[in-house]
Amino acid sequence: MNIEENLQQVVIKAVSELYGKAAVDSMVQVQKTKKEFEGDLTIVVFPLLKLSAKKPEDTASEIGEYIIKNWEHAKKFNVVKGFLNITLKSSVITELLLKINSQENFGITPITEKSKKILLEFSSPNTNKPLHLGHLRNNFLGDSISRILKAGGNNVIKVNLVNDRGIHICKSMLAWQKWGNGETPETSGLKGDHLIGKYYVLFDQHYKEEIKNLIAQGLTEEQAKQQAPSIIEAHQMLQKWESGDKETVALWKKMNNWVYDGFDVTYKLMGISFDKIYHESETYLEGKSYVLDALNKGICKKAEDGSVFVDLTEDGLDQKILLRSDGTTVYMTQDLGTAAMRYREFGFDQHIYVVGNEQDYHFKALKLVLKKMGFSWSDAIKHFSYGMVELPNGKMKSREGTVVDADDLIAEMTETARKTSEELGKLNEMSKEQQDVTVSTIAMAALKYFILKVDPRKTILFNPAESIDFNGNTGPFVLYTYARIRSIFRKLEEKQIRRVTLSPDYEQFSTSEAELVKRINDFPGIIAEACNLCSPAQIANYVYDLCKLYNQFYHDCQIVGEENDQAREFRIILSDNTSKVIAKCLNMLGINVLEKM
RNA sequence: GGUUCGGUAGCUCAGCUGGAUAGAGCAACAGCCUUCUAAGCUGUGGGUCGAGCGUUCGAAUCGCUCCCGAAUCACCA
Repeated sequence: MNIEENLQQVVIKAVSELYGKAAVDSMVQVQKTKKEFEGDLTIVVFPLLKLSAKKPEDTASEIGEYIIKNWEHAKKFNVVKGFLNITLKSSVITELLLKINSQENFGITPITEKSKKILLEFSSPNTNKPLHLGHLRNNFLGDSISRILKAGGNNVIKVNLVNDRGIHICKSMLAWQKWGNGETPETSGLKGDHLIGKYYVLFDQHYKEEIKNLIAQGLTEEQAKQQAPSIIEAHQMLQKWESGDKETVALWKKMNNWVYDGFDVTYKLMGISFDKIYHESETYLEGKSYVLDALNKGICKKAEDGSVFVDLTEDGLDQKILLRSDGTTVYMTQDLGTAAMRYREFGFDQHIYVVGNEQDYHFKALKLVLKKMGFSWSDAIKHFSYGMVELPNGKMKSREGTVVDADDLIAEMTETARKTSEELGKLNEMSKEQQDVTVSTIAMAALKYFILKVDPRKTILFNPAESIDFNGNTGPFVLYTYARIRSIFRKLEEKQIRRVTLSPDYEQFSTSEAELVKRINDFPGIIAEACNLCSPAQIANYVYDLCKLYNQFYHDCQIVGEENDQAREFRIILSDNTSKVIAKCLNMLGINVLEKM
């Protein structure tokens, strides 16, 4: 039982003894005392007034008296209106500090037999274009969630489903065949994914031109889109690919490999890896058998034109096509098959998809269809839906080249980090290698934090004209705070201060100092709390609060180095806890820590 | 039109299982580098929490109705 619950029971007992009435758990709210008031824990007495039949102040005072007499952890209390503020004995905090210091992984739940097995799908890129800012959000969220779930004691399996087939990749292939002159990543000096992306854009330009010409010749836009020579060729190529044409498949393989090489570089920069990578080309046929089976059972129906659909109208959705009239599979069919395949393989307790909110409908339908088909694990399907990243002039479109490219952005951030670091003289006395690591860590921290700190559900508006900040509520600020804390410990060693006092004694400090100390002590529970959160944004904002607090605190704090100067030593101990918490939280977010900055 | 999700300071965002005076950063202004690191700290100004009604001792938070924005309702993925 934690201390809050413990206090709650004491209050219930107090009400029963003082007023002879039984209070319910929900009537006794114990919360952390707001920082502008004295105390550690606060009880809101308003709900208890009905039982006491007295004024709020009187009720609070009486309960306060009772707590001091009957609860070992309470030191004193004060009453502000209907709020009863309890100050804890310092020994309680000492115990907590000792516990944190003695446990290497305080707050982190280890993986055991009972751990939930969670399959987490994220990233899932297409192979016809390089990654852009929208993909970064997906990757950062996915990676961060995997770490948070792991910290919560779950057995997490990270998977990536690469969309490596379809008309889009044929477009790039076709454009490359026509206008590429055998260009390769080596000859062009371009990263593989960027090279392919270039031809994807090129295809679209020609295609658009053809449509324009056809419309000028009197066709409707609809007709023009279907009859343009480029698109007809692309469809022919897709059919060739599906029938296993050797040349086409060889070209497809070659070009996809270029893309994978390019992606690998970007994943490495981001510090992201997967336990298993699926390719749609290997999974897309799997779902078809389930659909046909369901058709036999009458769960699915066949339309007049031969297409197969499932009726979801009674669940508030529409009729959903599962097989085209020509018998080929659609997105939903593939996802059905992939999910079933994964369940066979892993037997997950939960399957989370990190996918944009534009697919909310799809996942709602996926879950329903699985249920209708009788899969017992359909409830294990969860869609972690996040908002889009938009530019001032609207959505990003790869085809039209209106994207913020992931590699470019990372390079830009790294350049800014280097310039700023040099100006501040932070890179002096560092080897070239150290400099590179430092600069790239700071750049990625800025980028990751920038994305992760906002509520995943919200649309992010990114203005490329305004560069991502390195000051204020940012990744570099958090890193900076952590590095400073570590630096204090280095200094401690230098000055050979060994004896340290674990117990904070509030009496030693002026009120404002004691307040700061108390605030900082509130935070070690953050890790335990963080593990139960599934939103990196909440952790990011938590950890920012902590760092802010620390920085305020540190400005009054000095290392003097006198052996018997207990007050200063005490402050230093707080810092160590702070640094542990920050490091763990940063790790959950997927941000590397720096000892020096 | 149906469904889902958003609307909090000039800008970017926290806060939302109901609690005390709604908080940060950026931008503006005024201070602070002899201590461990100024990517920092302190202070000032800045708000009808989209609007209204309701529930409650108490509403940014819960409910209903409107207004605005986004996504989706494909034989695309």
